[in-house]
Amino acid sequence: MMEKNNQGATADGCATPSQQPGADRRFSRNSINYPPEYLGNPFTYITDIPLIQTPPTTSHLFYNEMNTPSNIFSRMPCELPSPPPPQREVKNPPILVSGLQISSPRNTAVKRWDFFLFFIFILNYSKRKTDFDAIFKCRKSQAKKVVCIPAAAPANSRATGEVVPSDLWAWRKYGQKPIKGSPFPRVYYRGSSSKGCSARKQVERSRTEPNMLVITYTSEHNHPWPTQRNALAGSTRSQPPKTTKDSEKDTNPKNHDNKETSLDNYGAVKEEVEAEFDESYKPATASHDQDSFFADLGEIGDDPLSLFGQGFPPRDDGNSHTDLDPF
DNA sequence: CGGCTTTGACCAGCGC
DNA sequence: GCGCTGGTCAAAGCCG
Repeated sequence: MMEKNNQGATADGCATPSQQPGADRRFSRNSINYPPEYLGNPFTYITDIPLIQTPPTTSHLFYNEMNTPSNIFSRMPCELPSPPPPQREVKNPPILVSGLQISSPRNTAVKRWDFFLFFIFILNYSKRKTDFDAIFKCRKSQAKKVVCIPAAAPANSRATGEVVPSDLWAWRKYGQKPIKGSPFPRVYYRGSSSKGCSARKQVERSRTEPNMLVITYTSEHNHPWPTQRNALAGSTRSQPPKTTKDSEKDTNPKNHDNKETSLDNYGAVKEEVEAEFDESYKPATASHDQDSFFADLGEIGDDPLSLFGQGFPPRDDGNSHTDLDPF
């Protein structure tokens, strides 16, 4: 289902980032001055997206009581059963970050995304509930941020179709472990932009929904955003397999990794942030905008997936990049 | 040469 | 205490 959005030109004729010359340069942040509060948090900067700062009128459905911008899941309790209680006491419950954000040149597109993603969430919630269980079983008590994103498989990715939306940090894989009860291994990444960076992330497929990836961020980066990815060597390894040996690996669950480097071809998807899912979780009041919600769904059109590749607007800060810098 | 992936080994937390 | 499991280490090898 999610594969469709990554297969080249979109409904409006825009090319996907992977088709753009120098698309990888969207990671370049040379021209942006980042305030210190952005250090270490791959999500912090997301709120700086102009379209998010000015929410579409009907997208207030997805703003929670804390005015967390564009949090599409923060009001899920309106329509969904209460989350499962932790099976064990969690001293510092993880911060659940879920969903994704697609930058769009138009506010209407943002609205469409909100509604579309909300719709997808409704469809998938029952299965993802089991992932929430897993999240609450965090072994260590340190704060974590958990991101659930679709593992889309663009046509130009490697044969396995393994691809992950990227945050902007450079990561180095340092381990992989098969996880009991899951057919998919968990891959461990460590921040590699700076020596001594304590940032880590774990990437694993949802055991209930193989199309979903669960990314757990631990600790924070202790250095500024990388001016360029120093993961060049790794990024060149996301080429299609050349040998039969490689093709054999496609059937190996172990091969469901190497995502981070292959995602450079996947530009339109970016995680969205910060739905706290702990004891401070409060059932929201009854949804008062369901009518407008479903009315706006009509804007998605017959093929909502066509929205996946609408590209990014030029920056309006005088540092416009034509090569699809989503930020 | 630097940075990456791979992968077996090691270590620590947790349940029984 | 023991075994299981998850997280990390580190050596080897690959790549540009």
